[in-house]
Amino acid sequence: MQGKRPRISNEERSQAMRRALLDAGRALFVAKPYAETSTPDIVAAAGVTRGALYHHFEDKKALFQAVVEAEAEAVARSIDEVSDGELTAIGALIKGGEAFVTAMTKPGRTRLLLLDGPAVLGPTAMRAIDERHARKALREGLEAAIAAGALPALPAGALTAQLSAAFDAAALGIEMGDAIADHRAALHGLIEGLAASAAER
Amino acid sequence: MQGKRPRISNEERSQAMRRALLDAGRALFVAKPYAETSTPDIVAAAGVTRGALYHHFEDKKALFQAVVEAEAEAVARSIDEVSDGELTAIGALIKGGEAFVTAMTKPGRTRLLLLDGPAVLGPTAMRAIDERHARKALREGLEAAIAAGALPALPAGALTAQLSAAFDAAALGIEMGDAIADHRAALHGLIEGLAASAAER
DNA sequence: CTTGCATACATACAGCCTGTATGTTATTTA
DNA sequence: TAAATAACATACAGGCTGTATGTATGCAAG
Repeated sequence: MQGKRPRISNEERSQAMRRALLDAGRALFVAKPYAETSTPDIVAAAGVTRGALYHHFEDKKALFQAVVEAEAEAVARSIDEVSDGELTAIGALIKGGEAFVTAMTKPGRTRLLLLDGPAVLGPTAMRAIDERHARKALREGLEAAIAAGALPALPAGALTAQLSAAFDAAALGIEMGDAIADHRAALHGLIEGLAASAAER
Repeated sequence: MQGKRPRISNEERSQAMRRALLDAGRALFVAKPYAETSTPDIVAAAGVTRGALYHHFEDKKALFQAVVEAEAEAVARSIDEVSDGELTAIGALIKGGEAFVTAMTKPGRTRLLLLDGPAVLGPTAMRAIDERHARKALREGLEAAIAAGALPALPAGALTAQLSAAFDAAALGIEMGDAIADHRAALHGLIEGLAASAAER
């Protein structure tokens, strides 16, 4: 009956702790707004003390940022999974957009990525995170479509920002109870409208 | 040398105090994120004590909401000023959109209406506020354009949400240093694309 | 006009939360 | 195996929010 600890390496221990904190953090950050989520609650959920948290992260915001970054990466992965093997540039955009909206239906993602993320981390930091993930996919899709002549030659950066925001709004609206079909139709309308503009010549 | 107070009515006193709190609140909520703005600082800026604040507002969030509501109303007024006397439905949309983006360049508006507002008040409350102001103008413009056949018959609610978000993204991007011309071009592209879709028949 | 009440605010207090400083135990390194 | 360091726990200081209580001024009735 002696309590033998398994003699684990520091590296493993740290990684496990970090993971536990990230998991607990995500669970609580999606359940309540950032401001109402306390570090005592987070570490209690992880079964440790605040000492562990402040050992692994500079402050509460740094933990939150790590959670957000992981979530953004997961969303981007969902998009990449469907993006390959699409015939037309426009088709790829539509398909990717729908994958994004679907991925955002996972509980908590709108709060993390669209509400608390921008407010807590700031728009610049949040854009930088997004630029490494979902937004990057959108930008590349738009640039490819423009290069192929399927979309008009609009400034890619601004168009990415605006269309990305439109996708975000669709995801948020759906979570708020809007009809999915309506948002899908509106997104199609926006993209096909651009395509029609390009076709007009 | 007697300190004669001017014997002011309660009604006037209250209104003046409320205004002072709103002004001080706006000044500080704009300078720093909501969470970093303390009620002691706000009342100090107004030259009063926290007792006055909690007499006029249920809590810090209620003061913030009042500030946000006033700001949203001011933005909507800027749009309405230019909206009348426009020839085509599409022209009115473009004109209104540009008025919105211009109005949003007033310092602090993006933080109040696009960052802290949604996070602090929640997306539902924020949409309700917006629906009474700028978003209402956009929705009416879209519905008019659809009715006139200038835009395709897409679901107006979803399209309003998405285009509204695109306008927001333009305003935010410009504040972050994006080229104004790029965002204007992209907005034009989106709206004219829809128009081209409708014209296609 | 004055007496009593309600309104408008100020002051005081309790509880919580964040970040840091310090202490302890386990692991790595020499 | 002894010293050094990493990983975490405990303890503390300061600040902030919301409430409870206190005070003075406007107001309405008699």
